[in-house]
Amino acid sequence: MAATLADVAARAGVSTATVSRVLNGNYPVSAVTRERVHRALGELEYVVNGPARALAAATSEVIGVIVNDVSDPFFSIQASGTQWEAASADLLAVICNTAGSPSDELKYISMLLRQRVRGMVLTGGSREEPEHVRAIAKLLGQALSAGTRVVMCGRPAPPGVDVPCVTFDNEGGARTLTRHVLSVGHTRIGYIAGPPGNTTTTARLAGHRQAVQEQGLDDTVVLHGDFSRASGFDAALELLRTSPDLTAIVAGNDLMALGVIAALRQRGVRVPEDISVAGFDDLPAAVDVVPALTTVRLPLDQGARRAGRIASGTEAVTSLSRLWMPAELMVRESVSAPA
Amino acid sequence: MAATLADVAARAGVSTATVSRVLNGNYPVSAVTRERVHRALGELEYVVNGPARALAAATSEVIGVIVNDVSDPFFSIQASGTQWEAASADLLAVICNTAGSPSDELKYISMLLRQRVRGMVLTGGSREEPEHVRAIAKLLGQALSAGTRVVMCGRPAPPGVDVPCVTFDNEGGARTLTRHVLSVGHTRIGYIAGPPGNTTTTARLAGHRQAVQEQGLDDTVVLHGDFSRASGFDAALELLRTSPDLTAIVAGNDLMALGVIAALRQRGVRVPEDISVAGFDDLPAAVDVVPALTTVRLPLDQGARRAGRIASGTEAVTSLSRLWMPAELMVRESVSAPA
DNA sequence: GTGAAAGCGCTAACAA
DNA sequence: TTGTTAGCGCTTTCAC
Repeated sequence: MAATLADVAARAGVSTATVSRVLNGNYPVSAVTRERVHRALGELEYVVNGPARALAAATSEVIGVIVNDVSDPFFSIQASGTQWEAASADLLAVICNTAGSPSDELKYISMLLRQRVRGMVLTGGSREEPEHVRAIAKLLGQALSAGTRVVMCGRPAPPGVDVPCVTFDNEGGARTLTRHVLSVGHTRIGYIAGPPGNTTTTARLAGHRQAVQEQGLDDTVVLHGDFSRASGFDAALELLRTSPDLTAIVAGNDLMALGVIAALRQRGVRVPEDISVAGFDDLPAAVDVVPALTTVRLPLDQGARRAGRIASGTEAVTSLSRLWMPAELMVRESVSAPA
Repeated sequence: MAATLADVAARAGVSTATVSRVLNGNYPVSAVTRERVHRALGELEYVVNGPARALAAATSEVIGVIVNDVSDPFFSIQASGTQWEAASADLLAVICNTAGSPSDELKYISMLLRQRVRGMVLTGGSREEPEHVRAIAKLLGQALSAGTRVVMCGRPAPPGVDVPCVTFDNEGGARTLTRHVLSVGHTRIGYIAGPPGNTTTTARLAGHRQAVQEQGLDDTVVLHGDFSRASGFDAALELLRTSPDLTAIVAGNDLMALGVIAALRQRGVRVPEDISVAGFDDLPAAVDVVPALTTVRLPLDQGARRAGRIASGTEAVTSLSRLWMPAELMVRESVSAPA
């Protein structure tokens, strides 16, 4: 069995209270006593019992991070940023993959709740179904009243839940991107959106439509994917079949754009000569595709770090501050003037 | 304050033991009592206190996963696989980024230890420095004697530490890959290895050298990167400068290979016409580069899931079983016969 | 500056 | 089938 505080106390000839004090350094302890305790600690190879401490202190040294899937770079970049910030606050980060399933999301929030995590950050777009939003709101309310710091990163807070939100400018970024596509001369554009009923999908699609309407164009052809490369591939083939006159395809994220490029290549359609392609997120892969992807950069790492710091309690939030993360257009080679 | 077991018991008019029993379903409880308890549970919105349970039961519902950096796809794929398996055992997974720092690695193992995690999986190559290996061995020994399930995924167990190891065939894969490069006619090959003193680097480099020596060739030019895209980029420029007669560059992983391709493109060197390039891992991005990357596929997800199951206690290991994960050569377009 | 002792909320004997 | 009752290992008043 591992040594306990009592063992250490006995060995050092002091009380457990004293050992606890030197461990936490939150009360004065004489130098000699401290020294003796330290020696005992070392000799016994003492390791704090986290659960016991958490029980007594009513809070653990863990924060939770909810993502769709850490194997998706969009999320892994965020998870990584948050984890780093947690680490520098000496906190552990548990990562939860929901695969976009509302029930998994609820399940994970409950699990984090029961672990009495110090904080939690919910990343990525959320489902818009009212019942789900209500369920989330309720759980987050419980978390909040238990003193858990809740932070949203890339998604809105449910109505009535007052928590800090790191907000990426999805709408503005999409608007800017589509304006760019329009500005080089495209008029027949296909848009591959993310899954319906997702806040990120909605925001990006809205931005895209605003830009289209500004030009007085008819609405674009819109198809829905699920933000995966494969769904972008399929949607591109579909667009090719149903709307052969398109000169540009804008995807709701980079992964789908990669799928689009692959599909076009397979069909012998040249990018950008025959069809221009644009993405969103500016994932690392965007510069390795050929042609390099014109896309919108989101400061994912920076935003996630910010969220991580807030959840860890390292950074304070003035309740009103909206943590706004601007989007930046990245013009590369995949979009050019139509032939 | 959140409701406790005692609150629920009082409301249901039973003892805390009974409530605990219906919660854990490990002892018979009459249907009516159970029903009453469930109602109380619901009315009070009871949430188990994880730390308290962990303290009493002497084990938590968490496993730990140690990686270099979850934002690196090599690790995020593994972290994701492990997390999924943990989830299906109703366990939470904490992910720790060490950035390859030995001291961080030790720090995280201690933190996991103190959380009394159910299991932990250490992924990726490990540092070979004897002191570090010894330090790890000691910590893992403590973990083991505390009943924590330890699993290695893609790295060897320290000597004297008897734990299951999911082993990827780095050496064999590298040998096969280089044989392929040689077989199409290359004789002047540059190799960009991973960071020195890393088990993965060593295994892959060894495989590469074996293939080269089989052919009775002089040793290849070897440079070290750090497995990042940027280091591959730099190393490629260096090779171009110092060994302008190379006809092929083999990188220790795909990320560096992407960097190599980018560097060559920037220098106007055609791939594979002027120089062939090969990678290792078969990350998703390998098929989106142009030319598509010839590389070696490692069943990362599968291996990580296996490790996750073992760490979660879902899968038993016959102590002798070596969990061997074969490597598969993926021939694509980035390697062709030299001009 | 240090100790005694009362919990924190749960599990698991042991009884009944 | 259910209740009683010790702890699990730590933090934290409250005394001294």
